[in-house]
Amino acid sequence: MPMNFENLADALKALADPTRLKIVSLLNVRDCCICELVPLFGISQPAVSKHMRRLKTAGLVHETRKGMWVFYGLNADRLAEIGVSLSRLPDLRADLEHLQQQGLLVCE
Amino acid sequence: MPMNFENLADALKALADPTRLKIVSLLNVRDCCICELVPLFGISQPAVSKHMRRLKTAGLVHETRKGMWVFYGLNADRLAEIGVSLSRLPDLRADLEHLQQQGLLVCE
DNA sequence: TTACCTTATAACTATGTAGTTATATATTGC
DNA sequence: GCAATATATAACTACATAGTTATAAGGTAA
Repeated sequence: MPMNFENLADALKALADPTRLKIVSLLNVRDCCICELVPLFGISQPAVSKHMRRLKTAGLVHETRKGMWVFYGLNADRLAEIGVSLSRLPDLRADLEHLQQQGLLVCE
Repeated sequence: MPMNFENLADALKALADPTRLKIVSLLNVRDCCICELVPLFGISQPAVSKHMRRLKTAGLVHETRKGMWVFYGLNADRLAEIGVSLSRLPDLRADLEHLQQQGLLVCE
């Protein structure tokens, strides 16, 4: 899946929140359900549930129901993919050369 | 500078926008000034200026005035640092063990 | 069925953000 | 000083988001 700027920005937005970063770090240890996570944060159960949904939409976690509980697990490869995308940003040389041909660059 | 969740979230927020990701990619080719970048985006000069300010606050770019122009350059090490932080999230095993001692974990 | 626990959703509030236009500031060169 | 260009800031609008409380829905077990 090619990560264009829109996709990458959406993925980064999903990570760009201290609560979700901590959730991801916790799931990196082991799968957890909502009711285990709630006491680790000063926020309500629905708030944690909504963070989870955000992470799931971004492909960062997957869920498995076990009886009453829904266990969430980290998609570590997806997280890694996002980090790698940051270090492999596209080469936009062509865009600048095009500007140059139009005389829109300041100094030669 | 230790990257706690707040710091990292702030840095990721600065990157979590398609326009800023493209700006960063362009500055990765070479330093640019605002008036060069504006024609590459469908937005106004003040909008580009504000994106730049956001990136500067996050430590991702630095500026150098040359005559009328202000040239912005990418702080590549800062960008790399953010990517690495994503792949080196803190180990929160202790938090989960603490929960376990309190009997707040569902299974086991 | 009923009671109970867990999770998700709805409706709302407060705040942040990305854009706009208008204007101020900085710099160059006449 | 004055005109022209580049950049930054101010004031505003529209929309996204992170939280809340209340409630619905899913699942277990008496």
